[in-house]
Amino acid sequence: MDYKSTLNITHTDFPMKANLFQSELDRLKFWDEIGLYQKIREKNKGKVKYILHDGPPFANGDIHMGTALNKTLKDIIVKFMSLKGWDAPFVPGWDCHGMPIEHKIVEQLGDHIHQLSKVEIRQRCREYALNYVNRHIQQFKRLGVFGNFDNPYLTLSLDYESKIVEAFHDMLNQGFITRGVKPILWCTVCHSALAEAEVEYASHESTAITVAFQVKKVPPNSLKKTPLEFLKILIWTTTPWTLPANLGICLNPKFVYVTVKVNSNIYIVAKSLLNSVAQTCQWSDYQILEEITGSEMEYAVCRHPFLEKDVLVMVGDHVTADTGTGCVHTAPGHGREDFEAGLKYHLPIYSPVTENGVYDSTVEKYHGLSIWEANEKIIEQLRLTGNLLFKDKLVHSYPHCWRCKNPVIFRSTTQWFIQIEKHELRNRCLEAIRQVQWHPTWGQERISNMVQGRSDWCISRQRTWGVPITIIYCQTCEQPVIDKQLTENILTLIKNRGVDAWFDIESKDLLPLNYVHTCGGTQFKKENDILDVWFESGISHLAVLKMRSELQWPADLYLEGGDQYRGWFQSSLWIAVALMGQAPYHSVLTHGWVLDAHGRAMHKSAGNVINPMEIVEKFGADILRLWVSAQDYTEDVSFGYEMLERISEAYRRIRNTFRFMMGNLYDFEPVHHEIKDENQLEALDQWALLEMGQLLLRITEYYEAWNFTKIFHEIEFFCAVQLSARYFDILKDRLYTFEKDSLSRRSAQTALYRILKTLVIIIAPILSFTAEEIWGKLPESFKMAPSVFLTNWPSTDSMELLSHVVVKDEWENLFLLKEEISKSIEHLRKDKIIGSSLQAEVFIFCKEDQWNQLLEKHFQNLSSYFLVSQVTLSREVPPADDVKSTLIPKISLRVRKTEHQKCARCWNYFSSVGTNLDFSDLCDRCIPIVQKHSRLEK
RNA sequence: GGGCCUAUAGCUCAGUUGGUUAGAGCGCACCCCUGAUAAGGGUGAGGUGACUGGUUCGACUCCAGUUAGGCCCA
Repeated sequence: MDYKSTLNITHTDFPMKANLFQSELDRLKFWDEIGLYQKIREKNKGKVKYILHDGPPFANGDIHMGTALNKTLKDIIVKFMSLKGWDAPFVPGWDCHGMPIEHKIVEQLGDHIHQLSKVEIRQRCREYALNYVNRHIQQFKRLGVFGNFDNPYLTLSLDYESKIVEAFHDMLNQGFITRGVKPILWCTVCHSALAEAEVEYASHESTAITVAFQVKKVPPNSLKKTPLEFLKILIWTTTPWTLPANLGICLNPKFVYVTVKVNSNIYIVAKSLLNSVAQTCQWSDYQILEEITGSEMEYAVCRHPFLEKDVLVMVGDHVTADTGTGCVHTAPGHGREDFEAGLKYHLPIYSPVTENGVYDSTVEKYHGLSIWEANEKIIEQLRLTGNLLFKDKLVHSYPHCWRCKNPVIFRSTTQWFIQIEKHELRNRCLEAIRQVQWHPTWGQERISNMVQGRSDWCISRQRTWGVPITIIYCQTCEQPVIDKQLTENILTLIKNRGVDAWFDIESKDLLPLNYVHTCGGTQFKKENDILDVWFESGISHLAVLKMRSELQWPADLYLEGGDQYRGWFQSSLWIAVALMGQAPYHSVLTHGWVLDAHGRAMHKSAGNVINPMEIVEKFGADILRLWVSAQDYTEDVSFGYEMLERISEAYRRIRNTFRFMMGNLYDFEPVHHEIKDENQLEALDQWALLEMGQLLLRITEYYEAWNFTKIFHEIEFFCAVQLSARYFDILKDRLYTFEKDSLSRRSAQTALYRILKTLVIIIAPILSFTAEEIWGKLPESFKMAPSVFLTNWPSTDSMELLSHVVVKDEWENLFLLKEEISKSIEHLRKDKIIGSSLQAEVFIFCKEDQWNQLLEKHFQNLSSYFLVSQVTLSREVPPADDVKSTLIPKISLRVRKTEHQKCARCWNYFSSVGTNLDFSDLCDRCIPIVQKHSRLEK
C-alpha cells in the first residue's frame, strides 16, 4: 500500500530554479509600481537621519565592475540602515562636466565645430552627459540599487552650477583663490592648452646635448680638494630651446657625485653615471678628485652657459640615475618637476615663449625666433662658449597634439589656484582629517601624506564644457575686478539663467553703470577658463547635503574606491575646511579595485574586462550582489568565473533552505498554530531558535561594522550546516510523518516560521531580489507589509528566555557525538551492510556522569537526533574487540545493523513494525495516523 | 623612483596579546538516500602559511629585504 498520501509532504510554488534574470525584472516592476523608495522614506520619516553621500561617477560610458561594487556596497548599507529604522535617504549623483565628454563631442563634430558657438557646443555636451546619466540610472536600478533616481543630483543642473559659482566667489573673497603661473602642455600650432588625455605619444627626433655650467660658488666646507675656477656641472637635455629659461640645476640629495679632472677641466657628475658620461663625451683619460653628496651641493651657484645670469643648484628626489649626468637642467616655466622645484626654491616661473612658440623680448638674443629654429642656434652658441661637450640625435617617445599631430611643449600660462597655505588651510585640513573615522584605518595616513605633500591646487582649465570662472578683468591693468556689486550681479545672472549665460553676456552688462577700475581703466573682458571638475564635485556637500531638506551636513559616510583619496575625498575636504571649518564627513570607507581572476587590473588592451551587466544577464543581479558581499572589499577584489560558480552554489543552497521552510509551512496559520510560549516548544526547536537569535545578533553587528564577508559566511554556514545538515534532516520525520496538527509538528513549524521570517529580512540588504521574491510568496497572514523592505529589523525578544532554557554546550556535544556515530556507520556502509543510517543501531558505552546525564536527558530523542534505528546506553565497559574507537575519549561506540523491520510509511526501523496484524508493515506510531486518515477518506 | 596597501588549502574567508596536530564553508573524490530531487545526507583527500634572512626557547603572527600584484603620484 502507498502511504505517501497520508504524509505531510512539502508544498510550495517558490521554485528551486531561480531564473533570476527574468524574475528580477518582475521585482523591479513591483518596486516601481508600489513606489517603494518613497514608501521607505515615509515609513522612516522623523527617525534619526543617516546620510551616505553618493560620490558622483562620471557620466560617460557604461558602468564597470568598480561602479557596480561601489553602488552595491552603498546600497547594502543604506538598505540595512533603513530596515534598522534610520531615515537613510540615498540621493545618487553624477559628474557631468569635463574634458572626456568635450573631447568626444569635438571628435564627433570634426571641422563642423568652427561653425558652432560655445553655447551650442555646450548643448551637445549636455545632451551627451544626460544620455549617459539615464543609462547609468537604468543599470544601477537593474543591480537592485534603491535611491532617489527621479531626482538625482547633477553637476550640470542650474542649482548645482550656481552653487559652484557661489562657492568659487566665497573662496575668492576670502583670499583662498589667486592667480599664478604654471607650465601646462601647449600646442604652438593650435595655440591651445592640452590636457594629458589630449596628447598622443609618438616617435620624435630630438637633439640631445651635454652642457657645462661653470660653478661660481659652493656651500662652505662642501668641496675641499677641488679647485673651483675650473669646476663645471654637467647637465644633459633633449630640449636645448629651454636653456634660455634655465634658472637652476637639480641634483638628487641622496646620490654621490664626483668631481672629475679631464684635461684642464673639472666636471661634476653622478658617480653612478660617470662611466656612461665618460664614454659619451669620449674622455680618454680622467681622474676622480673628490666625492660629495647631492645635498651637500644644495645652494651652490653656477653661471648660465651663454646668458648673463646666475643659476641655483637645488636638490630633488625626482632626479634619477638612468640617463644623463645625474644633474638636471631646470627651467621652472617649462616642465612639471622644474615647476615644483622652482616653487620650492622660490624661483620665478619664467617662461619666455609666446603662444605661437617664439621667444619674447626678455630673450634678446633670440627674440621673435621660433623655439624649433632656436635649437640649432643655441647649440652653436654653446659650442662657441666652449660649454657643449657632446651632441647627438635621439629618437624617443614625445607628446604630440591629438588634433594637429605636431609636437607639444610645456609652457607657463596664467592659472587660478587655491592656495593651500592660505589662512592655515593645510594645517586645518590635517586637523580635520584627525576628526574623521577612516576605514580601513590606514586611510588616515594615506590622505594625511597627500595633504601634507601637495602643492597649490590649480583649478582653471582652458576648456569649454564646465562651469566658467566668473571673473572680469580690466583690460588696462589686466587685474581681476574685485567689486561687491559685480559679484552679486554675477551670482544673480547664474542663478536665473544658468552658467551658459556667462558665454553670451558682455562684461559691461555685469559691471555697475560707467564703472571705472581703480587703475582708471574703462575697458573690461571676461575670463575664458572653466573650473576643474574636481572643484565641482568637491562642493557636492554644499550643493546637495546642505540644500536638500531630506539630507543634512555633514554626511555620516563617504564610500568610494581608494583612488578618491587623491580625488573626491580631498577636493571635498579642502573646500569644506575652507568654507565650513570642518570635514564634510564623519566617516570615510574605501574599497579596493576590481581585478580579474589572476589579480590583474582590468584593461581593454588586456582583453580581461568584465561587464557587470553581462553578469546580471547570465547569472542575475543577486549573484553579483552576493559576490560583492563575499569579498573583503577593503582590499582589491578578484572577479573570475570559478568564484562566480562558488557564489552560485552558495546562492542555491540559501535558496533551497528557504524553499524547504516554505514548503513545510503550507498548512501553517500563525494565528492558530504558532506556539507562543517558548517553553512549550520541543528542545530541538528551542535550540534552532536560539541559534537563529544568536546569528541575528552577530549579523546585526557585522552590518554595523560594514563587514559583509562575515555575513556571507555566517549565512552560508547557517543554511548548509546548522539548518540543512543538522536541523532539517532531523526535522523531516516530525514534519512529514507526525500527525498534521500534533503539537510536535506545530512546534517544528513555529520554529521554521520564525526562522524564515528572520532570515528573509537579514538577507534582504544583500539578496534583495530573492528576499523580495520570498516575501511575495509568503501567505498574507505571515506578514505586515507588502515589501520586505517595509518591515522592521527582527527583534531579539525571545532570546533571553531561550538562552536560559537551551544549553548550547549540550547541543554541541550531541552533534559531536552524532559525528562520531556517523563515522562508525560509514564503515558499515562501506562494507555494504547498510545503506541508510536509519538501518543502524547504536550502543553507547560511557562511564562519565556528565555525559550520561546529558544522554539520559535527551534519551527519548537520541535515535531521531542521530538518525538511527535505536540507541542503547550502557555504563559498562564494552568488550574491547567489538568497539569502534572515537575522538571523544570517555565514550565508546558500537554500531550494527538493526534487526527491526522498516515501517512502510515513516521508513523508520522500529521494533513495533510487524506486531499489528492489521497493519503488518507499519510501526505503532503510524498506525493511528493511517487509521484516522482512512476514516476521513470514507 | 615616492606614498599607501595586499600575499593562509582549487575558490571565498577565519585565525584571540607570538605557544600543542593552522580552521570553516564551497568545490573535488568516494559512498548513501530517492518523501527538499537539475535537491538532501555521510566520509575523506587537499596547506614548504609568496620567497629569503633576522629577533625568540618557540614565528602564519614581530623586524628587514626580495618577488608578484593594486591604487595614487612622479
